[in-house]
Amino acid sequence: MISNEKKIELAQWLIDPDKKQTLPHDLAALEEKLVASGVSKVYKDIELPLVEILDSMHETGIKVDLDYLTKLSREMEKEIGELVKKIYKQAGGEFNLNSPKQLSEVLFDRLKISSEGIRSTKTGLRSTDIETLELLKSHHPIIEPILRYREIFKIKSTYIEPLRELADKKSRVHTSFIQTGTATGRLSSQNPNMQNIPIMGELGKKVRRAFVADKGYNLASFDYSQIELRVLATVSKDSIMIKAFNNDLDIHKLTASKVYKVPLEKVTPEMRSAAKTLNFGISYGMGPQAFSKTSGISLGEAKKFIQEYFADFAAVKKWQQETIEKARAFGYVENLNGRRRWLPNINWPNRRFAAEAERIAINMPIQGLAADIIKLAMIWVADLLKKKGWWEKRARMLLTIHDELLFEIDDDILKEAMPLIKKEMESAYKLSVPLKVDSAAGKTWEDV
DNA sequence: CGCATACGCGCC
DNA sequence: AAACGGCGCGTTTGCG
Repeated sequence: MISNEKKIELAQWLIDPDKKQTLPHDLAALEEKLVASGVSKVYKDIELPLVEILDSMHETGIKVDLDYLTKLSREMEKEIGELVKKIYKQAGGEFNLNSPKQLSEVLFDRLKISSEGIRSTKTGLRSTDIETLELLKSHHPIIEPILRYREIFKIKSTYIEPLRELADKKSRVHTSFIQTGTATGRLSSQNPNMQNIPIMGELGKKVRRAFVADKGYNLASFDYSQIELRVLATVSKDSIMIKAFNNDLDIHKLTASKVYKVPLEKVTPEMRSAAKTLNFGISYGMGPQAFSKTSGISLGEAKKFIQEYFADFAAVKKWQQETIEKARAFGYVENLNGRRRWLPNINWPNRRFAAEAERIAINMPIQGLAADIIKLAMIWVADLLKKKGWWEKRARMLLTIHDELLFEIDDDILKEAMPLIKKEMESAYKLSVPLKVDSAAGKTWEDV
């Protein structure tokens, strides 16, 4: 059963996912508006069926190893103490390390580290973010322990401690997936946010090791390979990109070969890495400035590569232009399923705001369709598991992380369940290119 | 004192 | 910090 309140919330959100409009608090009136907005299919076929699935996932939760988290917490506490001592000594006194204001005063005033070329924040503080501190590493030995302190404190305060507090008597944490929390159609997650659990680096691994399967169970993860690029290939109808996915080519390598104008065999890891940044950035409307910053290549090269990219994938450029034009004409964009997002700023004379709306316009149909696909996959997989009699028992759906689903599966059915779930996800939606799902199972999230 | 904002940072 | 889209959250700081 879905409450009227819930239905109203969903309907209002589908009609205006940015939640800027004042809409009727009346289901009958809203249902008319759903039809008029072209989102009743999304409402009935995706969002409503998803409600009980998300409820079940919330109820189930994911198990954490509390003894291990306590051990981690102590280890980190100890290293934080040592770092703080070292930092205070070098600074010649105590201060609040968590205060960017105080830290900037210590670095640039007391220790007289040159602030030449250092960015200012919105309120005029000299920035102390990672990127800035990295630049200062060679100027003073205090920087390195500060960077390490930041890293550990972040992990401990944002993940380790909240997880320990949020775990129930069975050591399980129950995130809430918010169905109306984003403007693109994605889900969000809170208390705790399970969609930003660290994965990179030594500490990321340590955190993931804290998420474990019940005794006799396994954690099993299934993630869509390059789902947003496959969606882009489909909506843009770009023949090169479609061919690449149909032949299961390495898309980043192919892009590198194109923009660097070298044969596939001559693509270096660095070239592939820059091309990967470009492939992702294109869907966000990334410009030369951001591309050169994030990939480490010069501004001139960045400009050249973006130009070259759009010359090679001409249909992508064309689709982006057409999408922006439609957005200007209608005041909204929509994805292939009719999911809609209003863009009141798209025709503003202020270029800064109009350009921001343009980037949203070209991103939402991509991100929003990828979101629909994984939601449909959740619905189909839930059906499959129910038919098998496994739902909430021998195969439990735990998490959704944008392009990934995480399950907890009984040892006895693991071998049978893995390919079934994978198949179900790969057939969740018909694109112009195959959907590809990578899967893995293990006893902790790190193993997966 | 609670609340909003700034800053910084984790993920897809 | 953002001419790179989408989130949530811990800590500090300023305001009422």
